[in-house]
Amino acid sequence: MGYTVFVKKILDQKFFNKSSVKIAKALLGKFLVRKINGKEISLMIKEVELYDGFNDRASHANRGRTKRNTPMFGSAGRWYVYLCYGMYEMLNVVIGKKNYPAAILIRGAGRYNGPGKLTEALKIGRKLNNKKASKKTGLWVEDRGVKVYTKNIKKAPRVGVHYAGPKWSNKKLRFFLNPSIYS
DNA sequence: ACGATGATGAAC
DNA sequence: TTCATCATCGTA
Repeated sequence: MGYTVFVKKILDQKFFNKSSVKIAKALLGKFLVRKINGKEISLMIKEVELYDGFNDRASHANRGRTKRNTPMFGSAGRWYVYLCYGMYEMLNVVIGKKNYPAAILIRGAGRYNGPGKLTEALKIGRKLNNKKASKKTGLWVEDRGVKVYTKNIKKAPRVGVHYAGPKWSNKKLRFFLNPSIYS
């Protein structure tokens, strides 16, 4: 009798190269892995938000390319890290084709339930901005074979984007795992 | 409900 | 150079 062992798979550009709700949902159940001082911390991703394209009025890229949002225009699978409210580092992974600005904000992973708390715990800052998601940079995403069923994915409007107007702030582009499945 | 806190982008 | 704005969080 045998058993199968799921080989951990590091997600790269191939995985992130599409810009769609599909990718945002697919990130749920994947693992964010951070290497600090030789130790690896891995947390299951539980909540994300999608910021997609030029027309998304809630996206930093809505007013075109700027110094800050440049990573969003880069190729997929890189990090976009910026400072919010003067004190919180926000972690996003860039998706989609080069020159098409799109990113997914990672809002919750493991026991951390807010984007600011997550980056603080994992010591993620702007030094990682525009770096590739890979072992080399010390921050990457792994597929460990966790199967997430569609019925366990909830959606809701994105947080704090009222300024984008009703059309965009009401869009349900925040996705999270039903908390009851990992109690 | 609100203040802490500083980078950002746009207006002037 | 100034100003309003903000993808938050902890305390109330």
